[in-house]
Amino acid sequence: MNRKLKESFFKDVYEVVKLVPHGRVTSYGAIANYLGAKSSARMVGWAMNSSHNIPDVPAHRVVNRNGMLTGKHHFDTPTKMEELLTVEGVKVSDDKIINFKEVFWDPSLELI
DNA sequence: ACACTGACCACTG
DNA sequence: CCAGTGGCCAGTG
Repeated sequence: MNRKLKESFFKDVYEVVKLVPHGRVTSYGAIANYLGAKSSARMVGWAMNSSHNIPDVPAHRVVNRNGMLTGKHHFDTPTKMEELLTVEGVKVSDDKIINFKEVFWDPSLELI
């Protein structure tokens, strides 16, 4: 993959994540689906893994399709993701979101 | 160049 | 319903 294409893909992922409303969450697959065939859920996860330096990217609002906080270990502290979600009104228990379907935000449906 | 891994997902039996 | 499997694409040893 060319560096420019890679940067473009990263940028797209970050843009979508930034658009996730406060108190709502989305999934890797939803982002991949929204960005199109050139992306895949794994690539979205990989992009998020490289989002350490990127400011204003609420990575805690991105979970897997079951609402599980699979990425929590990649935060500063393992509890950070859970705390951030809880503060925003998202119910988290045992590393998964309770009211997932209520707070789920699909970019391909919510964006034009 | 090869094999394995990964913040994933959908299909199959 | 659960486990296994394949696809996805890039990074790493």
